[in-house]
Amino acid sequence: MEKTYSIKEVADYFNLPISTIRYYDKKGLLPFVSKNEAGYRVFSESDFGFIKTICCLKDTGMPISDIRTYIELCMQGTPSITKRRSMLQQHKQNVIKQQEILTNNLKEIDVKINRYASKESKNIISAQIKFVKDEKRDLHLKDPFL
Amino acid sequence: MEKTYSIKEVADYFNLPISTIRYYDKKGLLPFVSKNEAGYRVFSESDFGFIKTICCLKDTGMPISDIRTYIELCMQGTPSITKRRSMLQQHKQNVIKQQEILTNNLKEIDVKINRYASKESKNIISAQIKFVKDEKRDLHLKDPFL
DNA sequence: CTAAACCCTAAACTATGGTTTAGTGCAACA
DNA sequence: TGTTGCACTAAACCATAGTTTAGGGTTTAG
Repeated sequence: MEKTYSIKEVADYFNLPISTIRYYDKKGLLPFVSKNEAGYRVFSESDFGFIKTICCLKDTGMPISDIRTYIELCMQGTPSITKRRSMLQQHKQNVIKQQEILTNNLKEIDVKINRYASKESKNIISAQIKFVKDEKRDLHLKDPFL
Repeated sequence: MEKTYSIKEVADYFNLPISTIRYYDKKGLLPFVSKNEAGYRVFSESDFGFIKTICCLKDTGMPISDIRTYIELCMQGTPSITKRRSMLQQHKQNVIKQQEILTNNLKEIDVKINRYASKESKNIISAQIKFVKDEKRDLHLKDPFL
């Protein structure tokens, strides 16, 4: 006989708080989970696969409501394959967009780190401060430094 | 004489709602912005540089409170260079971590898209559903499909 | 001079994604 | 059989990041 799992075992496996799993269930993300006579959630091996997918979508920024929609499509079986594919294709584009944003901004951050780490950092920063101070003075605006 | 800018001009430039700029100001992210006699915010060219930095940090997931800390360090001038550098180095690690998470999960998503897009998709999905159904039945758990 | 377009603040409100609490029931071990 | 640990729900609560509203001043174009 295959094993079943308690909410705590699932929580530990996925490194999620139990409360989060209950929250996901309440939000309709876990329609595949059964309950026993006592009302306890009973997880099977295959539930882990669904939850892994949920984590994957969550960790790439898909909103709970969309994850729910996706899982609902999964429970509808083969007729929803096309819809599922297009949802994931759309989501993939979002993830790629996020990657681009991170990559571009990381360049900016590196520029600053290098500036701060350079031997000339003090001079560079002083010059920038002077520039700002001069500009603000010319415009009769208050000096923001200090 | 250099130009000054209204909150609307800044909002349009950065593609941010005016309300967000006011919110950032209230949260202490814009200590470098002056106000005129009427109480209107007056932005100078150099303010755009600070705001660009704020957007860069925000877009890479730095919390508002940390951005505030970073900006405050900037206003302290050269003595805070080391602290600023270590803040950004720490943040850089966070961004790299985010990138890894996105990259790994994107692979998962691609696997699913390819599965859904394959000629065999219907058979693959049917087999998965059968597997789940069988497992649930063996465990006397309810069938989650339909 | 006035209307339209802007600007301001304070405070209330919203959305998202949870976490915590209170009250209660079930299970397992000694 | 009692205590300890885990489970449950409902509802309250929280943090974050804004947005909206109400009430009121300012600026500018005609």
